[in-house]
Amino acid sequence: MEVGLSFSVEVFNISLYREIAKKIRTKIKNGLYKPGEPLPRQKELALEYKTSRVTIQKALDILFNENLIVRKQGSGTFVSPNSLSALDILSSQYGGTTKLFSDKANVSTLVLNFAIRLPSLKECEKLNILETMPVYDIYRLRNLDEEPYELDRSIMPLSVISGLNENIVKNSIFSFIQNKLNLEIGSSLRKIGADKAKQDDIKYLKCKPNDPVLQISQTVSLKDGRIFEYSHTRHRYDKGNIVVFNKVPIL
Amino acid sequence: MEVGLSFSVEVFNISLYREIAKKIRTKIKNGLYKPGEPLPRQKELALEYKTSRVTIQKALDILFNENLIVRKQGSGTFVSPNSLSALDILSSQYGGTTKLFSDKANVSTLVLNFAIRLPSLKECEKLNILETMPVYDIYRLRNLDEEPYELDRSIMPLSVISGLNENIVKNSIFSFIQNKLNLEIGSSLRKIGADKAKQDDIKYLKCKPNDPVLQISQTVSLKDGRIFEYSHTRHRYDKGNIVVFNKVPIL
DNA sequence: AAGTGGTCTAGACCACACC
DNA sequence: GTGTGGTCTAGACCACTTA
Repeated sequence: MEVGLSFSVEVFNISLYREIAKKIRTKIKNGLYKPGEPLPRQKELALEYKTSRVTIQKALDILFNENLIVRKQGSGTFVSPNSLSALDILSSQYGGTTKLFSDKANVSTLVLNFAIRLPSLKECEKLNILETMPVYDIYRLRNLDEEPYELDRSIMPLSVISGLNENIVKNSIFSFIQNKLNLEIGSSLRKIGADKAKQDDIKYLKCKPNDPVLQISQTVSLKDGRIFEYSHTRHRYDKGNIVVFNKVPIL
Repeated sequence: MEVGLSFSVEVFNISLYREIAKKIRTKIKNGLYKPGEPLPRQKELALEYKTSRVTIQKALDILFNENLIVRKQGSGTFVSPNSLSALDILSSQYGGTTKLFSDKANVSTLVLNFAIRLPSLKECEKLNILETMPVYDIYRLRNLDEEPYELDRSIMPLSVISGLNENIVKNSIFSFIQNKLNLEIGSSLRKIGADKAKQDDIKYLKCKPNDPVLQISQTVSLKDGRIFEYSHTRHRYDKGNIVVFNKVPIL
């Protein structure tokens, strides 16, 4: 049996089920499949895309994890009633502050510190490295349309990320990692809390004394599991929220 | 070809690949498979569990989504270097405040309001219901070991959740939904921000004026996509953080 | 070149919902 | 009963890493 790509020319590197997921996602986005309505049966989809049912199921897995569809055994597959907010989330996903806002607003960065040093014990633990392995210590103020937005201290091990310089740090570290180092980001673990404004928040974020601050402490990993960033980011309380999407795990 | 369950007696309702995922998860938990080390090859696992490679892959999919393993094409499957924190997260997953703390601490609830009324326009939008469909309006103070912990206002449509009473609300609404109504929770969408303490925060959470407050606004859906809760929860800034785990989406 | 994980198929049976 | 999605198989080829 022939396997799909027989006489297509430029379809390397993207698998069929991802491609199908993409096409169905587009149909949901464009309202061809409407919230609450049933999708075609898996059998029909298999015919439509000239593939097997298992491949259709893998495509649906993706959309299910994106909360775009809902599956009812014995009944059918439906566009999620709240596919609209799911699409919102998806479009606002991943890539750090720069990517998140670069369409809508003007991001600028003031580098407050850029150094290489040895890690503290806590940093070793968080980054899963040894005390002898040097790290970047980067402290930055990010502005959005000339207004202070977030104050970010990032610690990154040179064993994972190397070749940083002030110019890169002034722009987007994430895009450097993804586009220049060709590393793939895998996952992040965040702790989100509130705190009182401290000296630096007042100085740089222009908070008033006693203003609340939203703080995110996170570690970020590559696809291969290596942790490349441990950071603390502090936000003005009146400048946006963190949006988080959560699926109940399969145990 | 026979299909697995031929002469087992009590294995209904739990699929093989979930079962295998569970077993491998346990081995990771118990240190039989150590962080950074390779798992047995898919071929070997298929032999070990007397199943096909595809089923092993479905099991590994689960563990991958839990961030417990890392996959390297051409090389092997490895226990994630930070499988420890991944396990931490997993054990602290889902079920509302009551479940989250009932092991460790004493949760008590003061019901400040419990009423049925018609929804506001915003609530209709968030809950995806009509203006004519009544909702519960529940306002509660949760205490942890006699200390005020969170202040929670939940709006729930009667079209989805019914049969609530003050006694249930005083205990765990989540457990009522899951165990009595037999509904399955699917996903949640949260916005997390910081705010200044307001009157009620001062009155009930014992915040001082100008104390920061951590606020979570969320909608929670069932497996079938129906939204059953729109809520605002306010936390004292010195009583814990929100922990969030994020995987980079497959697009 | 050999071995790993990734993708895909065609066909089967199971669990569940709806009529 | 009929039809839906869920699970599972045995076998094949592809893409990638490692040597």
